[in-house]
Amino acid sequence: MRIPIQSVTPDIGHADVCGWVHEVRDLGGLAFFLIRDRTGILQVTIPKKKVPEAVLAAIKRVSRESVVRVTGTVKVMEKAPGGRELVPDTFEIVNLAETPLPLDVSEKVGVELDTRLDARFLDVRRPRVAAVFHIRSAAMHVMNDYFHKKGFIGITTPKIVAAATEGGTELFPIAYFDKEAFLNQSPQLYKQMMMAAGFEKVYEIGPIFRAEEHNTTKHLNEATSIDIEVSYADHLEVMRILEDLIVKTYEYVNATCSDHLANIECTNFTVPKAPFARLPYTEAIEIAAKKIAEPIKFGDDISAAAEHVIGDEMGAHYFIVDWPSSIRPYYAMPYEDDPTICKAFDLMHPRMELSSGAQRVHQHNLLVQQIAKKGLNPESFEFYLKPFRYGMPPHAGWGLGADRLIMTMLGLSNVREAVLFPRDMHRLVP
RNA sequence: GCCCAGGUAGUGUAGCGGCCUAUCAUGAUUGCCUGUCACGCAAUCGACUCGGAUUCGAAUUCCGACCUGGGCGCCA
Repeated sequence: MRIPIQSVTPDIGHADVCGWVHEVRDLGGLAFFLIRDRTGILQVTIPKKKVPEAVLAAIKRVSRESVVRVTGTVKVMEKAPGGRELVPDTFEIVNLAETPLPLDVSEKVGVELDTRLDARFLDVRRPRVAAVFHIRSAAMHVMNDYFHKKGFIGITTPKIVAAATEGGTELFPIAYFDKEAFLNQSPQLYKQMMMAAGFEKVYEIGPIFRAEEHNTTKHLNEATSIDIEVSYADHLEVMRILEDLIVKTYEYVNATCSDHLANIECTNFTVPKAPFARLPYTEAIEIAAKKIAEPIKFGDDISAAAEHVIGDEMGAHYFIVDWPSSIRPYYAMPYEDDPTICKAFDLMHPRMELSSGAQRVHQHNLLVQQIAKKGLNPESFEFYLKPFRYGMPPHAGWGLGADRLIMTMLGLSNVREAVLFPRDMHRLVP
């Protein structure tokens, strides 16, 4: 029976392991093979005079990163990693790897991100890279779990949609039989429809697509979005849910992924403290004005430079609240007493935006007005507007970028590091 | 889309008009080596993105293409 390398302890006597040949050190009469699986690395020690002929034949033929199956006696050995080593009875080459390798899995020489992504399957064999995705999996798990515990209903909504009804971002057009269609930029309209459907609390974790020609370390053309929508909630309530979710996710990763965190040498992993600061937009632009040459006027978007100086000043997760209505989407609810600002918010990490959300407009007439005010045509929104005519509860929600959450959590310098097979302007393969 | 920086063995790099028959590391191949842990030692192999121009001479300068990294913009 094959066992994981982690389970090979000095006391088990005999072991049967499968894995990759990580490194070879052949000293002549004695050879050391490091065998790696996803749980760890085991030293296989081969005293050449004492092992079967078949073992010698196999180790002569095997190459690095070949898949092998090794059985033998486990010996206590202080000098070996993990305090134990395996002396083989059998050494089977399950699948020989070609040489040379497209990149060095044992990390003796550096490798550029582009080369890594071209051979991502090999890149992810590196323990420190695999660790990112173990942590991502743990984070996704705890968020799903959180939503279920809080009574959210998980939904999936179409990624193929008919029209660019939301405006704003560019969409990817696709051929859909004899019709024009697009890849969806966000589940926004669909999760709102589920408020009209009476689900009250919904969440979706899924892909979103944006056809923007951006070329940065924090943008992708395909991203994973974590979205919620809650009936009878206002923006303040969904902000509390969001900060609670972030804190609980960090706590879970901290509690369950210490080995993986150590592996990626994540030195500044700290669980954020709730409540996060609520910084009104007008104060945010005042902070920016003190530090950057070109001040932001009310109604301007917050530039990347401003985002950085405000992030430095805040030093931790924070919300920017009370945005000008003019720069938020039509479905953001304006304040009753001052409709120039609205009940919209962004959740910021000091490095970048992670999430944006709002209390939504639930009144049909107001929504039609807001759509028209944005220069859009309400007639093309009929499928979206219809639910608002038959008893739409008030509601609020947000969308959170999963890739950026992992990137900022682990201090990764490029969002592509947090995604197995990133899609950007230049990369469609693998 | 705009701007900047780049493209040299499988990988990561040095060289920036003649010293290049191109550096170093890693790797691959072969040999030696019984406690390595980036094992050591020796030999061998392996590269200037493509096209054009300037020049006696181009990896090096210029032009174009392609590709890459980064910043900005865009990102309801």
